[in-house]
Formats: sequence, C-alpha cells, structure tokens
Amino acid sequence: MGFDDGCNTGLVLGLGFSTMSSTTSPSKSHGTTPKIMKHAFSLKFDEIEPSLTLGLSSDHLQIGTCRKNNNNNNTMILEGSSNGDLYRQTSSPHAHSTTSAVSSFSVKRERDLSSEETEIDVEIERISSRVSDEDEDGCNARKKLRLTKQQSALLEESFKQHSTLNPKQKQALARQLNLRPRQVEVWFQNRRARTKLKQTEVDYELLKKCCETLTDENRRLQKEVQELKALKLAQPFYMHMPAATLTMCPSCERLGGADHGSAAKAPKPHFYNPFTNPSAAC
DNA sequence: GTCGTCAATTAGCAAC
DNA sequence: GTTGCTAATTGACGAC
Repeated sequence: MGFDDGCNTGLVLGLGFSTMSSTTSPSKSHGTTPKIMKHAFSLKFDEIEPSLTLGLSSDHLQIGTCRKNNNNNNTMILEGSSNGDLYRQTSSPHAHSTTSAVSSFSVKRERDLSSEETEIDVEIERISSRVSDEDEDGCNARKKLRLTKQQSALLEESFKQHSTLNPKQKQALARQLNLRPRQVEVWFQNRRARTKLKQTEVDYELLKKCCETLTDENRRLQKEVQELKALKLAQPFYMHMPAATLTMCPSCERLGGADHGSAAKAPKPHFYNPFTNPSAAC
C-alpha cells in the first residue's frame, strides 16, 4: 500500500499534520529573496516572464519628437502625432513643488557618471528643472508618459537580459530609447515589482493546490486509521495483521510480532512509521 | 553622506 | 463611474 498513490507531490509520506511547513520549503525556495518580503508567500521559483507588455493604444508617437521633449522633461507639453493626441512629460500642478526636487534628485543620482555626455544630460535636466520651476501658468497638468511599443519592446528585451541595470546600462538604454535615465530606472523598478507580484500570485496558487492535495491526503489517511482501528477491535488480537503492514507502530510492536513467534525477542524490526505521532495509530 | 533598491502609494489614462 | 494598468513619487533601508 503506497502512501503516495493519491498524491504526486512527493510530500505525502510522513506528513502528519504540518503540511504547510513541508511544502513551503522546497529547494526552489529563492536564493535571491528580496530583503523585505511582505507577501504571504515568498517562494521564488524559476524566473518566469509574464508577458506584461505595456499595452498601448498609441504607438504613433515618433521617437524623434519624443526625444526632444523628453530631454526637456518635467514641463514640456508635447503635441503628439498628427491625430492631435497630447504627449506631455511629467509635470503637474500638484507635483509642481516636487518637480524641481525630483529633477535635482535625478541630477544628483546621475552625477557620478563620468562621461561628458552624461554631464550634458545632467545639464539638460538641470535646465529643465529651472524651466519647470518657472512654469507657473498652471497649464502643465500632469500627464502620464505612455511608452511607445518600440520602447516597451526594447525595455522588455533588456529586462529579460538583466532585471537590474548598472548606471552605464541605464544610461545607454535611456539614450537608445530617448528617455531620461530616471524613466528607465523607474520602468525597471515597476517591472520588477510586477514580476514579483505575478510570481507571488503563481506561488500562491501553487501552494493552495498543494495544500488542498495534502488536506485531502490527510483526510484519507485519517479515515484509513479509523478503519484499521475498527478492524483491530473487531479481530481477536492473535489475528493481528502482519508486521509488514503499514498500521504497525512502535507502541504495538510486540503484538505485531504475534505471527512471527519469536518476534518479542527478535531485534527491533525496521519498518517505516508513517505517523508523526505514533499514538495516533494505537 | 551617497547611492541603489525596495514597498507602498498616488495618479493619469484607456477600456468597459 | 469603475477597473486595470502603469508611470511616477515617497520614504525606508542596506551597502559602500
């Protein structure tokens, strides 16, 4: 009688009643666990790639146009393509007070990049920041940047290669995408968050299924124990089942040896005790 | 102190 | 109006 015949998890034998702890510690458990994991389940299996594309209804924005204005980030309102859609870089009356701070923050963070080009970019951002601060007309309502399909595709491609970027990669990618490095950074950050969320959901479903399976198995085993108990009571004790049966437990070892005659003197038979709590079987 | 990353959150926008 | 997606912001934290 196999204990695992009703479950393919390989975790059935000797589960007892602490199923979750058995299931939540597979070797798949991540070695790259983020330092803070507040989700209920934090298993990280092989990296998956959820197809989280940035669905766009508007891939008409020309990168060239985007470039000019992205470099004038934070404040510039972009008149998009010929259909009249608006593309504006981040700016907001509400966020106005933070805009310059953010820009200077970007400047600060990117200052360590030593190339001249970087310095130029930084200077552009600095200027943009000033423009932002001076923009008091209130017409620069915050609008959300929508990445083009090409931009999204390139970012996705890059993310597949590395889920994090070093400053040079970030800079290069930003240049390639005609975005600010900060935007690339944010995109990667959000992308990692989405991946993690997705992974958590997958893990949750997996563990839920596993838990259900184990619960069923536990129920089945409990039932089996009850049946065997009833059987034991119904039979004369000399007709106890052979020692090899799975119902044997250490506390009834002597009785189990009845059909072997000398079992009482024989060395302790080695048999598998499937119960975490032997008394449960007696 | 700076920097990079994170979780949590906000907010714009499109689809319904 | 609601919902889902996602760009962007904020503050905390660890590493250096």
